[in-house]
Amino acid sequence: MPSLNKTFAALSDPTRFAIVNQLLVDGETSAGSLQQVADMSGPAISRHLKILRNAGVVEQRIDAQRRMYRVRPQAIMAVHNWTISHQEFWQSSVDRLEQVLLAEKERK
Amino acid sequence: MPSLNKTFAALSDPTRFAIVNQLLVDGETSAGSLQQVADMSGPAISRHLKILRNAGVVEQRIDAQRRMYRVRPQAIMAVHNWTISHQEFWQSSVDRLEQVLLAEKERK
DNA sequence: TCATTATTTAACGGTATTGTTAAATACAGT
DNA sequence: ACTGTATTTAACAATACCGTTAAATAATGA
Repeated sequence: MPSLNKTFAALSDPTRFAIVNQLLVDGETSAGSLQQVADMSGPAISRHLKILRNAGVVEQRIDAQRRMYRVRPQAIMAVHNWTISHQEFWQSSVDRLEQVLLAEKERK
Repeated sequence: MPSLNKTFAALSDPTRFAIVNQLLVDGETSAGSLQQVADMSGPAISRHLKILRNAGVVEQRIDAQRRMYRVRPQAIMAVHNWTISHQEFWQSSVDRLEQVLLAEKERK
């Protein structure tokens, strides 16, 4: 079970973030098809996938010659849980901000 | 408004993640006090805080000589919203996994 | 086994990141 | 203005990261 900051590190690169979002939307996708999300060589994508794998963000399944990748739900849930564990902090603040904005809107 | 991968980049470093968690738990804290979360020189902490500031994760308030730091709620909410926007994906999968684990538990 | 397709690993160069110490800046009190 | 406290900026070295091309590995089918 990788630590959260490792997950964040995996998601910090724009290419990897795009790959993960692609996988989240389209579901399981081959390494080759993922090349299309970034204008980048195969080896570059392959190494990004390795980093995502090592961080526990994605997992691999072999289908003939192809490597099929998919997001590990627990990885996203771990991020979610972190935000939830501090929800009281940010929720109340954002609510207050929204009320201020709403009040300003009404004054006009 | 910084992009999400920039926020992830800011949170990817263990020291910065520790700083943010500290701020989330203890609330506003001075730069000096934050030195205690990591065995590291003042300048190192200061630059980490700058990175967090540039990523929009924290903000600064001046109190005499001290710089007081606090987390920007919107930053955490942005992360939260991203997980929510894909909740259908990971929620269902995790639910299924939990059901399997529960079923196995009952079989014993 | 040989050829084909799909992907990964290796080696390399350029750039970015991170920590250190020394110097600079900011502010308060005398 | 001068001193002390708090923090940041500058300069430097070590390491990590990212993309490229070339070579290696994996799996399928003739």
